[in-house]
Amino acid sequence: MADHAAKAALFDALAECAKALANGRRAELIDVLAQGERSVEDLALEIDQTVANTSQHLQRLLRAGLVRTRRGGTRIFYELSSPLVSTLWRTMRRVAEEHVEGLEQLAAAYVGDRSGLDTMTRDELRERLRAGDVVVLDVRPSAEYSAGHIRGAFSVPIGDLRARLEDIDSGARVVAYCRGSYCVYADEAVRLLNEAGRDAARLEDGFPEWASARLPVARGV
Amino acid sequence: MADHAAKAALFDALAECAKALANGRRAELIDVLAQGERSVEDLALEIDQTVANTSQHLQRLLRAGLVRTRRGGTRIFYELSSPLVSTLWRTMRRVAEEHVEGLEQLAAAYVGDRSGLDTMTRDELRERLRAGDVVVLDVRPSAEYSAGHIRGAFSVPIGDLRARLEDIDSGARVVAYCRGSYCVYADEAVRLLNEAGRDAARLEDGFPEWASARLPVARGV
DNA sequence: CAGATATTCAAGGGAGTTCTTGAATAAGAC
DNA sequence: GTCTTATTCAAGAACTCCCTTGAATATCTG
Repeated sequence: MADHAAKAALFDALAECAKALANGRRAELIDVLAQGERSVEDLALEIDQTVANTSQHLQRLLRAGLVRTRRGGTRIFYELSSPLVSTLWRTMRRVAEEHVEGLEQLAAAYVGDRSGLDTMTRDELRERLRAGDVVVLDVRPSAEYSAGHIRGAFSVPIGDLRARLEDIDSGARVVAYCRGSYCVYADEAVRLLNEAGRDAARLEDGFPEWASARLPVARGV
Repeated sequence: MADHAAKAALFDALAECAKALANGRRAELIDVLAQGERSVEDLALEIDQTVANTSQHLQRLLRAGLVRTRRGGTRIFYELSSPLVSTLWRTMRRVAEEHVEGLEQLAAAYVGDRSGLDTMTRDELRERLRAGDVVVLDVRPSAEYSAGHIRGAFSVPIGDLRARLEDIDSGARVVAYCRGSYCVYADEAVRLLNEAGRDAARLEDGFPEWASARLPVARGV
């Protein structure tokens, strides 16, 4: 290989993509953006960082081409530049789950004990939705529901669930979902519902996986 | 979110995986290892770096769990710890191709002008292999052929091709393949064959894509 | 057991990353 | 046109990453 310089430059560029994801805070940003577009301040709240720092991370993602922006009124909204980025993030998570030492412990420390929670697979939920014998709750923030949700699901942000328990048909089997397996909203929802004596389960993964599997989705309020 | 610390730690761990790939030299290593196991010294030659530096990069990949080692005689062989890692690498390449600014130019600078080269898709090659009306040449180093190759292909490392032109049936349509679209061995092979008046094409991608699509492969000399 | 050799370790300089702070910018609102 | 406010910019301290160099380690070979 005479000119390794050209090869090195090419692979450096390929690695740019990995560099963009090579930070815990940016990984959190991608995870939230996989649910739909969000403003800078909003994202800063999500990842518990200053707005300035969040803005800098977002610009790094922008330079790598993983996200794009649009102005909407007084804010700037960031979103993933294509569904392929969401796929990359899910693939990376799978690899980390399978290969990164100590990940399981960290996940357990964050999500807590799930052993008492009933779960449901995507396929089972699809069947039950078709049969119509299930109430599906989207317990993510309402902005994420508007950006896209499982068709037939109702938006009940986790913070509102307790107050709205009465609105949910007490005889129905309830399935709650959120951002994915590293999100605890659906867990909280199932616990709350169980305490209230309801038959409840969480969807194993989240909305991005549902959408990526090309299952029925809807948009808007 | 009361304790963001646990979430931060979890996402830092997920990002470890990206950090491992977030370097051009390590990307080159993964690209070579996607063809099969190799020794440290061998890999150092491939990526044009010192053995010490290569060893350090490999250990970083090892710590992230993306590769594993085995001792074989006097050397230590590194290999990808699962096919999932190869999938991650291919996904990252696709994202970079689609989203990283200036990548096309860098690719063109490395692989040169491919406009004069005939190409063949995986599907077409599979059909022709089944029909038996094609000669398939694996022009990678012979170690990579041994680690795994397209079933029915002959090993003709690119350096040996000129000397072995006479061995190739002059009436047959020839298809050459190598590591993938960022590898130039098959290009060189097709040019050489064309100069010799042969009907030749390169497989669009490489062996890892063939294997990942679960098409027929074989192992050994 | 001694020698040979593949690999790893350790230390260091230069470059890049991450987060903080405070100021600058620029678009919408009044 | 001025005020408001969401976002970005700029500079700097602490830290990590990357490559080099030379030495240490550990396994095979004879």
